[in-house]
Parts: sequence; structure tokens; C-alpha cells
Amino acid sequence: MQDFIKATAALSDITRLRMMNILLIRECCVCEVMQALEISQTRASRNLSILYDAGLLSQRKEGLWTVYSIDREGIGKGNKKYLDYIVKAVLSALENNKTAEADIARLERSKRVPPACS
Amino acid sequence: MQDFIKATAALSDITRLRMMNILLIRECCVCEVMQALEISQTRASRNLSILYDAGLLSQRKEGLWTVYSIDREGIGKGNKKYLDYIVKAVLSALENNKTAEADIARLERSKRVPPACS
DNA sequence: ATTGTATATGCACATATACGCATATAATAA
DNA sequence: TTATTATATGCGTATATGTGCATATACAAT
Repeated sequence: MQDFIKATAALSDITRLRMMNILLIRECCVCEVMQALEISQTRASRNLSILYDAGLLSQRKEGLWTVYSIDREGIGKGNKKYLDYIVKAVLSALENNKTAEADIARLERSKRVPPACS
Repeated sequence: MQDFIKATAALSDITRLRMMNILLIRECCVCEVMQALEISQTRASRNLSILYDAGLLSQRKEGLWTVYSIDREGIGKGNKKYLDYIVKAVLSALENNKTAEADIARLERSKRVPPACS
């Protein structure tokens, strides 16, 4: 119940909903999210953390980057079955949305600036 | 998108989640909700309004009472398809929850006190 | 009209949330 | 070591949210 509340609270914010939108396309590091949504670094980092803490995202370190992605492992498992429905609701809510489409367009142009560990 | 945010914000509160729980059993007037959840009149009225404004409940006047119920007409229709998923998520999130079960037990004992229009 | 009952709402207040700025931390490169 | 880059976080601030108290409104019965 508290988990559900945390998840729905995490999704009831336009910035984080836009984040879910692009992360449903592909995983992103923080700076890619900044570019795609045209938001500040602080804002990107903080809101990605909130989605992570709510159990919606998984996180991994890759050199300098923190890469976030939809937690396809955790979602729908165990006592978090409801997250499946929530993700479906997100997808449905984002259909044909201009902002969501513009974010995806910018996502395609955004890059992890210079390769740090190549 | 704003509709989705309104709906998830409405559900990210324990009082309102408990309300959805009992309303999924049957429609209730405000005073039945008060009794089932053991909350104040103000709190019941205000939070039911929030669920109503979020498009999750329908409302009808019946004598002195305002009767609220899950909006089975509106949900899932038109551009609110995602609400279907959200309701499923609510049901899933409330499975085997002690508070939710206690609320339902009290709901079964609660009555619309005296018949006003009989 | 007057009384009683169910619900809604204005107001004050405490707490939570979202944000930017500046700075800290962590990892890499020179 | 020092510099650089990506990300995280402490702090202050503005706004939003949840609640109770008191009161208003709406409807019904007498």
C-alpha cells in the first residue's frame, strides 16, 4: 500500500512522466535526460532518483555515468504486480502527446557527450 | 497527460486509496465512508471530492445524501483508457492489506443512518 | 417558518514537494 | 597530483497538500 502510494506519487509529476516516456524508448544517463527534456542537471538527477526510489527504474554505474532504465526485472514481480498496470497506464496516457513526442525527438539527437571509458 | 497526473495524484494518498477500496465493493454516501474509515466528515467529503475531480468517481444526490461510486461509465472511455489500468493497479495493490480488510468489515456494519426520503 | 441532518467550504496551520544555486562526491584523463 | 566531467546533495524558498475547526448550504420533516 505504501509502495503503491510511492509509485503513484512518483508518477503524478509532469517531469517524471516525461522521463518515463523517454526511458520506455531506451535507457538514458542523466545528461541525456537533461538534453531530451531540456531541464537542469539538478532537476534531472533528483527526479530520476525519485522514480528509482519508487521502484520504477533500475540504475547502474557505467564509468562517469549513472544509467537509468525502466526496471523490467522488478516490475510485476512479487508484491509489485500493480506496477505492470501502472506502466501500461503511463504508455496509454502518453499516446499522441506533443510534449512527449518532442522529448523523444530530442532524445534521438542527444548523446552521452564524450566517451569516458573507451 | 494532465488528466493522468490528476488521477495518479488522487491515488497517491492513503485516505483516498482506502476510499477506492471500499467503493470497489459498493457505492457509499459520505457518512458511510466516514464510518468505514473512521475519519472526520471534513476529511471524507474533501477527499471524495478530489477523487471525483480526478475522474475516478461519479456522484449523485439522493435526498440528503451525496452518493459516490466508482465511475464505471467514464473510466476506460475516450481518452481515459489508462484509468482501466489504474483501477486494476489499485485492486492489485490492496490485496491482502489489513487496513483495507478492516475498512471493508466496518463498511458492512455501516448504515445510512436514518432514511430521509422514504 | 423552524428544526434537524448530510454535506460542502472558508480559513489557519503544519508539513511536503519541487526547484535553483552552490558545492560535494566520484570517476577518469593528463 | 591536478584538472575535468557526470552526478549527487545541502540549503533556502516558493508553492502545494492534508487536516481540523467553525460555519455555510441544501434538503427533509414537523
